[in-house]
Amino acid sequence: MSIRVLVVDDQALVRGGFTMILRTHPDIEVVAEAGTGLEAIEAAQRHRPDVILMDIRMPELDGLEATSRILGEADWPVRVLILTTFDPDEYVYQALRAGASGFVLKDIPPHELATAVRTIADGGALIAPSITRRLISRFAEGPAVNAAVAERLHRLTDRERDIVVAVARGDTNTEIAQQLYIGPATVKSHVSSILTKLGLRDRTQIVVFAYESSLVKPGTQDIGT
Amino acid sequence: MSIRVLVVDDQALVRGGFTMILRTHPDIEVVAEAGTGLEAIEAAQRHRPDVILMDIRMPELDGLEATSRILGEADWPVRVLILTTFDPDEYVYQALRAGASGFVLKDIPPHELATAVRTIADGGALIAPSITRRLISRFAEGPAVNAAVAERLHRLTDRERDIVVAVARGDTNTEIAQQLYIGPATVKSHVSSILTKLGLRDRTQIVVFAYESSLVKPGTQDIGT
DNA sequence: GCCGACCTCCTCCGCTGGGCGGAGGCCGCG
DNA sequence: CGCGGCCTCCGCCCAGCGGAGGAGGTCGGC
Repeated sequence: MSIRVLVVDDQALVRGGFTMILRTHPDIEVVAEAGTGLEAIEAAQRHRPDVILMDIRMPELDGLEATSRILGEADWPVRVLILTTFDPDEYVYQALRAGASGFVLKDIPPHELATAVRTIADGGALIAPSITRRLISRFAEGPAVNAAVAERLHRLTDRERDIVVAVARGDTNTEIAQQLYIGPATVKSHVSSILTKLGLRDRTQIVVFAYESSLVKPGTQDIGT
Repeated sequence: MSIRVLVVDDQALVRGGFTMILRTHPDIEVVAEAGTGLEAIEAAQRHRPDVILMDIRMPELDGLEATSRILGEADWPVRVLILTTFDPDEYVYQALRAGASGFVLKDIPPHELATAVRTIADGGALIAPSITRRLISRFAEGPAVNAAVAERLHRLTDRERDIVVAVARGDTNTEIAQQLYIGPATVKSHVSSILTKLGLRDRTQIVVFAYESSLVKPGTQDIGT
């Protein structure tokens, strides 16, 4: 089944260009175009596309607002790929916060546009390399992981780190044992050596340590059903 | 011309699986496999692949070190896609700093693996959605608080939230009691009602909940001496 | 005044968790 | 080949945790 795409851009020429490019790929079908944010919302509801190519700068309603509204109301799986001319953007963060799955510049080669659409449709997240680099550097300079904490982290063996991650999910020893296909007694002995190596007292402190050392980060866990 | 791929993983079964998957795509050619970091370096030099699928955890030399050595010495255009089981993102930064073009989890559907390889070969950067989400939540200073989680949070009373914070420091009931100038029995009853209200099982899950709901944020705790 | 929400504290009891002290197997290193 | 590190398990012991089921206190609202 082909990938159904909605192209949104206020400049008809650009819009048409993207559509032309995508039409050369038989697995991609442009089902509609829109020239404003409001039109985009309406077209999305009507055509229920798999992927939306969304410009940011538009009259009436910009791409960011349109994105969050569409994603907020959609009752079908739709993904948004933001296309923008420049990249000097606080826009990036807003766009990703709005729920966009990708963010690429309009100067990408035509064939990569198709690749990008496929990646997004496949459930991937795609960010232009230049932007990715910036995200990474911004992220890296982040709260400078407590060096002393990180140091103690690599005194653990690989297996022990597995256990730490599992403990930091709130699992019991027997649950961890089943997940790792080992006996409960083994889990207990791993936990014990973790506690002594890290100078901790019990498993709740292991959880704290896992988060504080960035071994585990918020936003990755399901807690309580 | 087909995309030439080197598959690196210390588990022969996993390695073979990836190779099998990729072989079903005519535009992708697996030119070699390696089971350790050292083998990977040698195989890369010999076969000069376009893309390297690299596991992190390996004997002899891990995927991160192998990646940076290969990229440091390569005199041809090669890109590295990191494949890992868990996503303890210590690794993410190191990997991206080492020059990897992508970072995905091994649980991606088979067809996405091929898409990922094509994306990387095309010069794109690819990061697993789960990790991208985390990157994003770092910039959106309100770490995309899971609405359902936050909702359950304010079903707690003020005092109960105090207890949650204290539990999330890794303190025992008696320690919490002393800090709050109440009896240990009182702490226990608070903890009990917290558990039932939040649908959790034990205090380690409370710690997880505290971090996931942003009631407690990393970088604010002293852990271990 | 009564009711409900909240905080405080209590007992009894089963279970998990963690310390201690082992043991065997594998593997890499000197 | 022996040594040490790692992973895998075992049994014993008991402190802390958590469930069940209370009780008394204050305070605000109906």
